[in-house]
Amino acid sequence: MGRRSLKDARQKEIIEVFYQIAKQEGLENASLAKTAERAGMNPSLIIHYFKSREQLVYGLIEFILDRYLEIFNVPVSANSTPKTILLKIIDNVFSKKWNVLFDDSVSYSCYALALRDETIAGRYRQLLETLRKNMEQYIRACKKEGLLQVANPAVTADLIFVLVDGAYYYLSLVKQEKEYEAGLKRYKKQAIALLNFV
Amino acid sequence: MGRRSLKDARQKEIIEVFYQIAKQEGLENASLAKTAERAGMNPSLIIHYFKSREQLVYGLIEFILDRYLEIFNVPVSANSTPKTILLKIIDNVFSKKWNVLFDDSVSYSCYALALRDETIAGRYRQLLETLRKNMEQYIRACKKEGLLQVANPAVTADLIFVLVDGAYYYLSLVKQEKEYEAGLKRYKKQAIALLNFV
DNA sequence: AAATTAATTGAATGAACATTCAATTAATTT
DNA sequence: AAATTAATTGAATGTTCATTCAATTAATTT
Repeated sequence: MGRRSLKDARQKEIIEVFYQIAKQEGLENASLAKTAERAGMNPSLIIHYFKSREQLVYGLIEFILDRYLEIFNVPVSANSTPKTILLKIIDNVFSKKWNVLFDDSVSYSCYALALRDETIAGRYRQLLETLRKNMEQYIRACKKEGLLQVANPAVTADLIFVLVDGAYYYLSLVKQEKEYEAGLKRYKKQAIALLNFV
Repeated sequence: MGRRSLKDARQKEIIEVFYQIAKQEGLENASLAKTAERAGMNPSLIIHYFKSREQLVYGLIEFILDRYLEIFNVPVSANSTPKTILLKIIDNVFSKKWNVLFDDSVSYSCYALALRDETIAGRYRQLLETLRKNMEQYIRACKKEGLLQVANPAVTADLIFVLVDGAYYYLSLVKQEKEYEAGLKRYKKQAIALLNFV
């Protein structure tokens, strides 16, 4: 009994506004005060839903990691094969979806945070491992069907993700659309080469 | 006439203390006050040498980028060939020197800053291009002597650096020494494979 | 309608911060 | 020793911030 809790919806709303501020001014300049003002509420309400700024940042990390996963969500239709799924994942990973879904500066700020906070580091490790395992399985399935020749699916999956992370590190500095797309295309090609399709 | 300027030495000293604080508490928590206290001086002295915190951060970036370059400084002896130099660079790049020279968290915080500050972005671009051009030349020299077979030295150099950046992105989360070294070894091997030595 | 529970506000607190400014101290030159 | 220049200090300012707390408002149930 009593009033219905708005906690989940409110938290989500606050995180999204916090993320907008972080995008515009940098994570280190995203304050509760600014977030509250933009969200049209009192700063103390943010403290009410998250107990501290630190907790809000944890919320932001979850928010970002969830988005991260979206890129790898490939709809599996009736006629999809391990190969088509694998290629689709590569396609997604080396696409401009990243630019739409992520602010590079906030992403690296969060990563920097992970490297000083074991809780956050654990969440990142978990995500990265999930992605690698996922890709590994599709590589393994392809290998079983003789579609590609790789010595070690786990190693190959890892290498591809290293390529992805390195690619975006470099590309985040590239402003020119043409150069950006050319790079993306090259790295993607290299990733597919690593798969060694027959 | 008048007193000799200590500017250069003092600035360097301040930057180094600032870096130490950033390492321990994160760049976003590295304040002039803390830096001054640790350095045994008044905060206003820091403002005297750098006009603002922003300028001090610029100084830190230069400090870090200079260190970055050190890794690529390979002593060229009398009997060094393009191949030995190239392999030595690869050796350095995939070595644990990084761990000694760099704090990962501070590095990514600085990179995040670059993505919101065109001045800093320019410095990073300049560095990354220098490194790539440098490696490209050695690849080109090797190619001329028929030591390796690559279609496009510039593209290969770029790919190797993408591998490097991706490698450290991933490895910065790895705490276990064994796993770290194994990864480093694998990525290095892949980089050498890209060079396609005959 | 009374009771309950959560949402929300608003004021207040104290800490940390970057920066300014005037004053003082210390080298160095003429 | 007088003049000059830079180093250094110390106090002060005003801002922003996260967080606390008590009070009020709004749903929801019995």
